[in-house]
Amino acid sequence: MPASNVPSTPALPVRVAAGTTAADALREAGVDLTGPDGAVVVRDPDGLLKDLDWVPADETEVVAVPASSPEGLAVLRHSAAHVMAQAVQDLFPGTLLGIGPPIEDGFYYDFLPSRPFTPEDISAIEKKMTEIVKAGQRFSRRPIDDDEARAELANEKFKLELIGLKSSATGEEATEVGSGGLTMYDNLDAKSGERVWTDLCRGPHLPTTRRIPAFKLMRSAAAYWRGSEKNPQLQRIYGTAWASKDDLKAHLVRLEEAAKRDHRKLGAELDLFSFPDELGSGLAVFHPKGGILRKALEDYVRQRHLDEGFDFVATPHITKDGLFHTSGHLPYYADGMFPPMELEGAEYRLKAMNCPMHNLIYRSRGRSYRELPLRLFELGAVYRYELSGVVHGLTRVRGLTMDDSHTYCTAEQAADEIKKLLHFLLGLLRDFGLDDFYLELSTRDDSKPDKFIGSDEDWAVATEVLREAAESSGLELVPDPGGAAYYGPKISVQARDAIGRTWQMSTVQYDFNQPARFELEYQGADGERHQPVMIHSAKFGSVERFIGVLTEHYAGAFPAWLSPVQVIGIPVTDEQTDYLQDIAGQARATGIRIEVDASDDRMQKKIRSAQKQKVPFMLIAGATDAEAGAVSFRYRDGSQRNGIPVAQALAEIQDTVNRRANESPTAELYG
RNA sequence: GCCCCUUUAGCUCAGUCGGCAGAGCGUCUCCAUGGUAAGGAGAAGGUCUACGGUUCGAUUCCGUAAAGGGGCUCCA
Repeated sequence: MPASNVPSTPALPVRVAAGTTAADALREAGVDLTGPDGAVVVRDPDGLLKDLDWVPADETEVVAVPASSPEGLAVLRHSAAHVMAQAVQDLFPGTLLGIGPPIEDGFYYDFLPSRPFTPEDISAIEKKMTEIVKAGQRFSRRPIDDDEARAELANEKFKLELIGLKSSATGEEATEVGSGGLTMYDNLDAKSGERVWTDLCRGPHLPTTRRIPAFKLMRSAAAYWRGSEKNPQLQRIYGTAWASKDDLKAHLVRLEEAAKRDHRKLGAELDLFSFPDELGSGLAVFHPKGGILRKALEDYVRQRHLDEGFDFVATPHITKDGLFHTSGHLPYYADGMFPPMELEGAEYRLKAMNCPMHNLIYRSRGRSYRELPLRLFELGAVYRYELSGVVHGLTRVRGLTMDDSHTYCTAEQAADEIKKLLHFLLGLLRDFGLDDFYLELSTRDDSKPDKFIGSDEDWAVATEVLREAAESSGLELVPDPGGAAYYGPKISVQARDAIGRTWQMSTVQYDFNQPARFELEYQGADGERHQPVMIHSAKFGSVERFIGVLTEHYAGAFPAWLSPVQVIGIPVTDEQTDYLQDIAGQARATGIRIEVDASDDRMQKKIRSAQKQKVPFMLIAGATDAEAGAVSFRYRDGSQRNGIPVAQALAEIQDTVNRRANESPTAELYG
């Protein structure tokens, strides 16, 4: 078969004769070994990835892994990490190596340099990497025994530590040191074959550095050695690498697009909210435009909870701290709470969660089984002392409003209640335009019993109830061992936004501990006292965070029902201002949020301004329209319709404004 | 909290090798009345984040703090 007819990287097995390299066999079979889709490694019959210069002991069949495949890219990125490490050690002799794995979209390598890297250093490293790539050094695998490796890496203390870990290597370390024997990867000069650089590594790697067609160093940052803050901090350099220059370019464009959606930027541009220095880190104020958006959102959420059978409660922001001892929060989460205030001999604290107060409402009188399930809901402000380094826009704040509900029910009712809750909150998220979900089931880490309270049996029951409810949703379910709250397991809903990023949204937690600690009871049909279970749930997590996520999801172009300004009237000349004011009055009377731009800008400028503010509807009126009792539409997407009778235009707007995101007939997402 | 970086007009950013600072956008005023993304002219607006130190003199150099950014750790 002529090579030109063979797919560049057939998924077909290729036979490798004993004593010859995989690359030889692929070449003979006509497999591309150079292009962006060309093979970079092979998969052996056991499913393991092998270098192209791998020589099997016996005849075997391998499958080529193209550079553009997920595994191929991981290999490419891992090799890029090696090239970076070589460049760093070349430019900064004495710099020690940490680990350098591939990650999503790229790679990083941790270093212990004599001083932190500057932006100029990063540029210099990038330049050096380009030289190494051009030089076409060969990656060469070399098995080695422990003692030899220790001798060779005598100066690399972190690598020595990895050798000690290899038998129990998991996670990141496993990419560096396999569970089998140790191997070194040598970079050999293309011409002389001389060894120019070496790293302890499991591999596999590209055949040569030339096969890294496109990379870019992104940033440097600090990272603790092996992820523990007790360990020394290393300098990490992040890079991105792709199978072609076009792929790299596309990736950079995606990053730019994501940056344009940044809710912190849009929040200022659209005048939604700000973070005044005077208030302190992580404390937001909502401006009128953000305020009306927030009101629209909250009103809707309240109504939906009402429809779903929730009762509304309200609780204070501050309490004597004994409450959090009763709930069990304090010993576990004191660090996450604002410090206590001394007042009349008692210690008070800002609340960091609403559940203990809801428990007091439950306990305020005797409860009958006939009242259950009792569903309490509150948009409750809570304050959490997030570490200064983690505060981030609206998504990680110190003062937030939880859309918090607590359902008290019998153990028998719990499964049903959780299913209903899941159904309810997924519907709610869909109403806000999020519809790509998966679930995470967070369970107890049995190896850390001190982080969790309650009996093994209760945990097992609770976990099973949640698992069953989650599975019945039909959504993908991802386990999250060890991620549970101290008082019980949880399901969290992860939503993918318009550009594919995932955000943790809702949580549903099953709690048998707090009812016991608060001695919550109900009288059953049997006349006996029983303990209810409680189900914690937040649908958005926090209102602030949800607004941040929605802002990024919609890139600021909110669906009409959430848009701060839904309609803007633009007169072609001043003559039509009164005409539009009159129409605006009619629209306002039906609850439409409409403004008329009466500034002395030209209409083109007004359109541009409205467009930048991402207003869904522009109502434009010139003399022709006014005479005909009509208006002309310009929509956010730039399309237009002229000469629509006023009554019809208002009806159309009204219709769209009343629709939730998932009911919208048109693509409102972008504009 | 830890490491690195940043902080100049409402916003985005120049700039001063230490001698009391500039642009564009926005705002205001005037002119212009223009049919679907920037009409023209003029004006106002800054104790250069704060507090210390060095210096004849600090927005600039040093220190500390605050706020912001990128990560790590954390995330009830």
